[in-house]
Amino acid sequence: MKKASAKQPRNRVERRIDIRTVAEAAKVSVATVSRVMNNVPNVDSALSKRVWEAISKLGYIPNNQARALVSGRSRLFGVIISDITNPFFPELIQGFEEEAVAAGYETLIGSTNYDLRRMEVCVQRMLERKVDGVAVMTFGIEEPLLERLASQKIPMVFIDIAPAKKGFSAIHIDYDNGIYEAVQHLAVLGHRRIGFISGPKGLHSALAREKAFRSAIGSIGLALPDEYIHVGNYTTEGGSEGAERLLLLRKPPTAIVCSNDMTAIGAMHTASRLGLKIPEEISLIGFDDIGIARFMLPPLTTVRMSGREIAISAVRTLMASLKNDDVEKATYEVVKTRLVVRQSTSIPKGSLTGLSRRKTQNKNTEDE
Amino acid sequence: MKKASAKQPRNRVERRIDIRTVAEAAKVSVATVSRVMNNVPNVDSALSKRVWEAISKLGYIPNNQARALVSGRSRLFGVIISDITNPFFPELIQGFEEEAVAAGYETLIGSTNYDLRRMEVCVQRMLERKVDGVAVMTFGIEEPLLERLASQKIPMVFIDIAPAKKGFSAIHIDYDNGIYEAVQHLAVLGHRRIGFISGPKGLHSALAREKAFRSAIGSIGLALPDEYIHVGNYTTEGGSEGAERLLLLRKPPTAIVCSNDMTAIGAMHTASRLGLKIPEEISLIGFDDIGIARFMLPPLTTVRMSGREIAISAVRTLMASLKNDDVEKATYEVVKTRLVVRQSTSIPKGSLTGLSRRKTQNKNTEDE
DNA sequence: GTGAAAGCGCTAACAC
DNA sequence: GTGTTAGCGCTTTCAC
Repeated sequence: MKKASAKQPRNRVERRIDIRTVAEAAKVSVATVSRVMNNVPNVDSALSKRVWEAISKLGYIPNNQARALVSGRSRLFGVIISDITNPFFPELIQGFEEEAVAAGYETLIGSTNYDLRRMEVCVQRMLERKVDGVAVMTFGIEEPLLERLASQKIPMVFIDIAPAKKGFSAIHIDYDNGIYEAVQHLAVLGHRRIGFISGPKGLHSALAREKAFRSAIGSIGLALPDEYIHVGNYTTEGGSEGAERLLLLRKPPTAIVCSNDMTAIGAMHTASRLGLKIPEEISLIGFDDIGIARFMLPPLTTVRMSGREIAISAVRTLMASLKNDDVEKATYEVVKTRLVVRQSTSIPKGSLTGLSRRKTQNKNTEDE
Repeated sequence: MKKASAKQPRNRVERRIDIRTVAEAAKVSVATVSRVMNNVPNVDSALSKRVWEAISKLGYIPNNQARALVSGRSRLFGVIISDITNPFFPELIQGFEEEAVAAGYETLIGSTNYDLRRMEVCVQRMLERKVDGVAVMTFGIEEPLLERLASQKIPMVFIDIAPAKKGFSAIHIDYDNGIYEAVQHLAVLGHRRIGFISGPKGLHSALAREKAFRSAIGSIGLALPDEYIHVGNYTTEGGSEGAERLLLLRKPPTAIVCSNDMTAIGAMHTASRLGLKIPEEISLIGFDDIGIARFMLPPLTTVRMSGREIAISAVRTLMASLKNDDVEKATYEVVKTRLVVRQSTSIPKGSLTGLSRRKTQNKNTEDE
């Protein structure tokens, strides 16, 4: 018992404004409206004008779901990060989003909390949303998941992943340079006992930073007792804990290199709680150079790795692989790191040092 | 020159796996597949099992665009914030996202950089994505935009907006309580000259915090010269600048209340640069209690406003209005603030207690 | 250059 | 209970 032919526009008083409404108002076909909105060339400028007028008069907002459905492109990028609570990532996200929006893309964010298994869920969610590309900025990913991702034919960029992977683009961080500079800086200041607080076990970036540290220590010719390396987790709490361990050693380091700034901030806090003056009694170096690093007291000496630079690189890579028909073609970019010297590092205090408590009275320091 | 009837499934070797593929594999209809996926009751469990098996065997991922298009619900919430670079917001986002994901929703983030005009763009983008609701967490919005939003019939929550708006839900922050506690705390310590660094002019939250400060000062009976109020912008830079202005006054304040923690961190930095000891020579109080506040040196005394609490409240409000048919029914929640005393505040210098060096005056400090 | 019409992948009536 | 089918709002051939 249909009342009107489907062809006949229904005459309801209030109707959702869709592309047809606009077409009617502008007295053109829906195809033309579509063309105008998508800036397809060869549209009569008079029609085009009428269409735009109708659009703004009606306050028409195109339905992206529908556009995406038919065009196959969602104009959505996913970015997966480790921990939105670590200021490094918001800085990265900000850069990513600005770059993405400039290219007409929206950004979907997923956070794994440093739990690689949670990545599975994030990826699934992004795949369901049919993102046009995803940037995995977690500084590590598990092999099986990588395989699964490979089967989806969408562009992806990774940070810190083993290269030579089939068709995945990667952004490689040159940890060595910055970390070498950091260790060298400390060595030049006279430090001989340098500790290290790493990131969470198993995360590629954590391993890579530790390796860079070890090799810097080695090539400078310093000793590195096992006890000078503490496994942290990239958080202030981890840094706090790590510093406590390191500083209460019988023969504590005179300087600590931290895997990231949050760790360093936690370490500063603990050092101070233990009554140690920074940098006079303990030198501290961070990694990342997040915005607040230079506002710490004392301002934090740190290895700079620009989240913004990484982000921009990621978006560009994604955009490029979108344009590129050759799926297998992967790019490989390198982001450098470099030391930024501020005031959390100085020459180590000589043998006259006395820790406020009777923790380490046997502190003969000096070059052995 | 069509080759095959549209009805006939094409026999291509590689075919995108869609709901039909699954249906064929499970030997059921697409409707059944849909029902199974959506947990519609009254589906035969044998069929259901076959369907799930087919889904996982094929690695089928439903297309959310299509689901959204037909169902009218995108399962997407938008959240608009001011500045992702201020740690308060990531904390809020984290809470929001967790709560949203738990309810099966994805989160779209927009950042305005404290520029209310940029909000227009954010809102537009969200509307295009057909979000099911938006949380405007920018602590302020312009009237005309509000009107425009009203015409879209989607649920919205605001922070800090004038209540009594047609059908919009709001989360109200009780600034007064926390800020009064802060000022009182300072007054009890003996401070008589207390300065204030506000947020950006025109932002509701900035005004509200300033008003709360003024009224606290007034009710405690202290004087407040105009020059003791400095207009900041919620950033470390703003705090830095503000502190410089205030501290270089002929008769500088002995304590400064900052509109947020980032401002306080900037102020700490400047105070230290000017050679002032915190808290002995200048007491500083922040607002928000972001994660790193307690890791500052000295740990920052601040007024706590839980981003997570706000976020959860926002998601729940959104979910509620989604369920609720009555569009006009709006909820109104209140989030409290309270002082957290740490070590950036103490008796002003000049009071007789001779604290020669840095010394911890723990009273009700929350140090572990 | 413009319009008509065929779907994109899915859900929700409606029929059985 | 399960299957059939009509669209959701748009883009994109394909005619004209």
